[in-house]
Amino acid sequence: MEKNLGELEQLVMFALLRLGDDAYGVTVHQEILERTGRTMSFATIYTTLSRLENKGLVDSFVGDPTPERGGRAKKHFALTSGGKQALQQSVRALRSMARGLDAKWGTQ
Amino acid sequence: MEKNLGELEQLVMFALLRLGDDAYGVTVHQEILERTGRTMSFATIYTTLSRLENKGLVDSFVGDPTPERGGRAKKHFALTSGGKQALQQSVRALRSMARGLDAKWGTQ
DNA sequence: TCATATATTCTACAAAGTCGACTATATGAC
DNA sequence: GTCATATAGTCGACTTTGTAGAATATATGA
Repeated sequence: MEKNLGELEQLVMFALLRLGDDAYGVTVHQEILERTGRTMSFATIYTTLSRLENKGLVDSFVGDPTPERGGRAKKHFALTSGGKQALQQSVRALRSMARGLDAKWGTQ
Repeated sequence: MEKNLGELEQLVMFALLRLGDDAYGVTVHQEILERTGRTMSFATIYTTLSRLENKGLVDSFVGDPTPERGGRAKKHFALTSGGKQALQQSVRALRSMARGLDAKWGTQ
């Protein structure tokens, strides 16, 4: 137990939580861009998602092909319970390191 | 500009802020252990500190040898202004991804 | 001058981050 | 049917970060 999540892994996992049933490569990429301004290729997202799945932190399933104007079927992703735990732990670690520092640099 | 900090880099940088004038390898290692429960070798800390310095995110200076019972002089570290900015940005990204999710998994 | 305590560096490898190029698969037009 | 085109995902490869075992450096007091 006790895996340490990478920094991008955390962002991707948060995106999965936010997106719920609509979480797949393209939307995850978009969500991170919109919320953080961070740009990256789609391949980066897919690689991360795939590695998280291998570690058992996320599940995936291929949806029915129901697109509006063609295109491959989506592969949906969601956190597993182990994934949620891992994310919570990472967040806790960061928070305990950040706690009380506000005065020293004005984060908020 | 716009460097993306690794996950451990963030923890180490927070430790520097917390420790202020008393920030050096050993205390950084200890601070992270105490606050997060995370174990790692000293070498891990030093490597990270060194890389952060190469990137201009932290400064260092070797202190006077004023130990109580022998031992090498300490190498002190502190964030540069660029380092603070980088850390703030990373924190902002994480926060904006986490914002509003509380209901979905009870972090707090 | 040496046993010992404190602190940092070296060498190496594993894991995470990143992307260019390519593949897969639906749809509508012809 | 079959092709141009749009959407979604995979491969191969390289760079950065994370990680530690072993070695080195340097004070002190006996």
